[in-house]
Amino acid sequence: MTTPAPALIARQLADTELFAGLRPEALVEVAAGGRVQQLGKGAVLFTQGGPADRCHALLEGRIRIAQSGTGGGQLIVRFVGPGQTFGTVALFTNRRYPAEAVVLTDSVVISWPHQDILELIRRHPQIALNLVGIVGARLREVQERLREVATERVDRRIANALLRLADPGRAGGEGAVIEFPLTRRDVAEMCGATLHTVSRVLTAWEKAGYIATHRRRLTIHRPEALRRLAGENLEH
Amino acid sequence: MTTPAPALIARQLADTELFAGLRPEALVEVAAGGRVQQLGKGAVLFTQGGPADRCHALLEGRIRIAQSGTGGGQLIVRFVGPGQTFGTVALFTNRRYPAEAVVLTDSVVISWPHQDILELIRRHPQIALNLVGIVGARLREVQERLREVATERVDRRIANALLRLADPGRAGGEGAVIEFPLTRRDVAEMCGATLHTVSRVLTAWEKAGYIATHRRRLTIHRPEALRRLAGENLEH
DNA sequence: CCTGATCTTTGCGCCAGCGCAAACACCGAA
DNA sequence: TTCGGTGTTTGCGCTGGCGCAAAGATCAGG
Repeated sequence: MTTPAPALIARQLADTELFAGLRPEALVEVAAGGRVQQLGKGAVLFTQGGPADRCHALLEGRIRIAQSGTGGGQLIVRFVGPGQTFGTVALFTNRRYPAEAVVLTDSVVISWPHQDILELIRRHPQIALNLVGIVGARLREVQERLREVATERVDRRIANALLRLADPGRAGGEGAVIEFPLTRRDVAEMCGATLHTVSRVLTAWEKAGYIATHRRRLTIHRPEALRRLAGENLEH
Repeated sequence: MTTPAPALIARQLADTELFAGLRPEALVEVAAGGRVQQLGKGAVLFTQGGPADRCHALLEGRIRIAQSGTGGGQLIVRFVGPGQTFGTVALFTNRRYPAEAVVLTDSVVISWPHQDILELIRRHPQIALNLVGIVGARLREVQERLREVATERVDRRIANALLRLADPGRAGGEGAVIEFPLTRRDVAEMCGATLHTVSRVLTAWEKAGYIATHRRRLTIHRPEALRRLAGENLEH
């Protein structure tokens, strides 16, 4: 694997959530310290419980972050897309990854050692502010999901899961495509259901014309129908 | 209400998670900008969906943070104890509180306006690092709870909820007391169950001698029994 | 000490969603 | 194209935990 030109990497880093707002020369400095890896489908970046020694950002591809419990039950924490940071919170808590990261579609990952990222933060405090925003937004979303799983019915949870996947930035236009492979099991593990129940619900929605699946890609044709099913919150 | 001496406040702030590690003169500066409030039981500090304009820290007392959904279902996000920060993440995301804060036992709260806290962070970057650690730890815990609610049985969830309440710092000694009033409904809303189910389970545990309740205070007599029921994870 | 309000316990019926199982569809590799 | 593996659908029975209801216990306030 040839190492790409730092200048090119720096330009990509400008679009990452973690390094947004940094000046170009700072980005070059950040890029210089990063290790770029190309990873094929199925590759494991880190495992649950393993020592957290690096901070990662995804340049291309898609990665699944999942946590498994004692009973074998799995929960998909989130899907990481290009520009997003992952495996970083662990560096600031107990230095152990609380979940595993598996490559879903061929990916390009850049990462920095723990010490380097601390040094970068010291030199560019904006990174720490970005990090607070990133982690804060994630905390907010996970709390919302927790409330849902604790208080709402399965179909609502599934509807919300699909809406979140299709619309990470709360855009909400007409019909959206989830542009990466997604199994029924995946959806089930996102919202605390069995793949059987998910299958039944999705089949019903497919018959109703709300959604469609083709080659493992899911398209939402009637987002407003899903939002209604999800009990769309008016207050925002 | 007489405003307490800044020096006294500064000393208390040294023990808060948000300002840990700051030098004494920085603490005095922080204390000077803070507004101290004494609040009685039942007082509402902020409501869900309201504009987030201040960052709060609890000096004394206990506060309940709860989120309610469209269907009326409530989820207790956490109980805030002395030294803890709350209502802060909202300042770094969409400036709206995602949950409400209600005083459980008479409390003393100190808070700063949004602009001031940003300025304090700029002058003392350590605060941002503390914040990343705080929010990171919370994210980790909420993710763990989400997995539990999604994959584990009720009794396990209840056991885990009690263990977390008794042992915020993962101490794990012999028998612990949860030193603030806690209703069955509270426990239910912490782990996605009904108060009926919680009552049944807790009564059974009380008969088995694992726990005891007296005047709304709960004592854990056999933490190891609860840990066994919770399916205690060996890997740490 | 009394009173109303809140919290708790317990019984009983029910149902949303799970668990198992079997048939089928689809996909990638050779 | 065939073949094996993985994902999907669907039926059927069951049960964990909810929902309702009613009685009892406990608490705060006067």
